[in-house]
Amino acid sequence: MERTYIDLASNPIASPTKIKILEAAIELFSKRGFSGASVRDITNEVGIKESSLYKHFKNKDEILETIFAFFRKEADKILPPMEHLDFIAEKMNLVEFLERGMQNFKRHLDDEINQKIWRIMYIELFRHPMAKDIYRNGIVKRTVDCLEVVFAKMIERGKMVTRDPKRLAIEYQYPLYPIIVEYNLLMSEGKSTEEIDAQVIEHIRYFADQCGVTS
Amino acid sequence: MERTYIDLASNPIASPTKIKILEAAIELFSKRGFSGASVRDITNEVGIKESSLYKHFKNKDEILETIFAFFRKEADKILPPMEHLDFIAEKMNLVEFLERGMQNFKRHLDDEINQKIWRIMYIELFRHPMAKDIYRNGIVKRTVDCLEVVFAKMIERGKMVTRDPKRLAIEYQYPLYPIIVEYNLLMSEGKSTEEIDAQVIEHIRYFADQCGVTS
DNA sequence: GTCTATAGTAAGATAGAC
DNA sequence: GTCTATCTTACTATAGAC
Repeated sequence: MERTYIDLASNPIASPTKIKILEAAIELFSKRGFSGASVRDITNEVGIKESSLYKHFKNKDEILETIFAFFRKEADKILPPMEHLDFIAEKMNLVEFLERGMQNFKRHLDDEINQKIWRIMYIELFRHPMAKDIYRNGIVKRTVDCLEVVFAKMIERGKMVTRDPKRLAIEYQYPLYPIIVEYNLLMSEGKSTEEIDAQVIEHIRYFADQCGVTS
Repeated sequence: MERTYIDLASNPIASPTKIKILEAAIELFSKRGFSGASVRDITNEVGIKESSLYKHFKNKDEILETIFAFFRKEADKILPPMEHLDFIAEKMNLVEFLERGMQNFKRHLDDEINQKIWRIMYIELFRHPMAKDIYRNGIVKRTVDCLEVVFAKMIERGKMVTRDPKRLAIEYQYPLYPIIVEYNLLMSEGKSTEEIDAQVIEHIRYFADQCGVTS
């Protein structure tokens, strides 16, 4: 998996050591939280001395911020660009659209690094402004907005029931959040997530049915 | 607000100092997480020396465990006892039942201490076995089970649409979780939560409507 | 059950040689 | 950009007097 981390000025990170530090930090923060994992733990994992870390990051906080900056970019990739929504509403039916969206999201969440950062997000949600902002605006709000636009266009085209598209967007999307939490919990325990896939399929079917679409 | 904390052997805690320690810990853990708040921070808040704390708790971990033990008991109070469900399904209609349930839950969540412990729960969810267990079994599973039973009985009585009651229970309950997260976020920021109440009302109305009940 | 005192470890971070 | 060495502070926890 080739990945492009970025620094706080949005420039790609080339240094292999800096990347190793980031990935060790992601691993440790996701298991013990930011304050539960020390700079010493991180550098031990990487195989450098503590003092060397400070050539790459000005302090411990900057590591976390860099992780969140990367994750914001990753979260952006989950949804299709706004310019495509017209095309999507034109060419796809409701169930195709929802299933495609889930596939996209699963691809995002099957990445081990993203998964770990999700866990860091939960841990830091109430404390760190970037975690809060990414969750609220980068994920929840953006997704609702995207769904709302597509649903509105589909309603126009008679592809689904006539109802407030924003309400539909919320009712479709919100149930997925506790499912994602459970998915992350199962993954962190190394357990099977088959049950989750079934849940998602049932939810899509239920929703489509409510919308006058028989899949 | 009179509250009964319990120790790890389930005995009520009488010592005022021990209670002060718990409440200071709840405050600090909810803001900084378990590993982000030190024993020193807690005792400073209480007004005792660090060494005195160890007369009340054998170590720092035991404080967190005691908090979770209390919360498990609090979570039990959110739902009506299983023996009442027959009566409920008999006497109430769907919307009454859901609204009553939300009032109950709001009463739980309007308690400042419970709110803070919810935040601790999120922070420790991936790390602490008790947090995991309370979330999964004490909250999510228990609520789904309760809803499923009541929905099944209401379907029997023709009070709502004939559908898999478990699916209905999930579709009703799951959307509430991200709403609870947002409620907790807003409260922790000292912001207004009116928007949340409106969300919940709209969700209940939407759900009832899907179930062939016009409220 | 509180205190003072202290042990022993671990934390984040810097100086300066190479 | 890595190292050794070090600083300073903070951490959990215990011993023992009152």
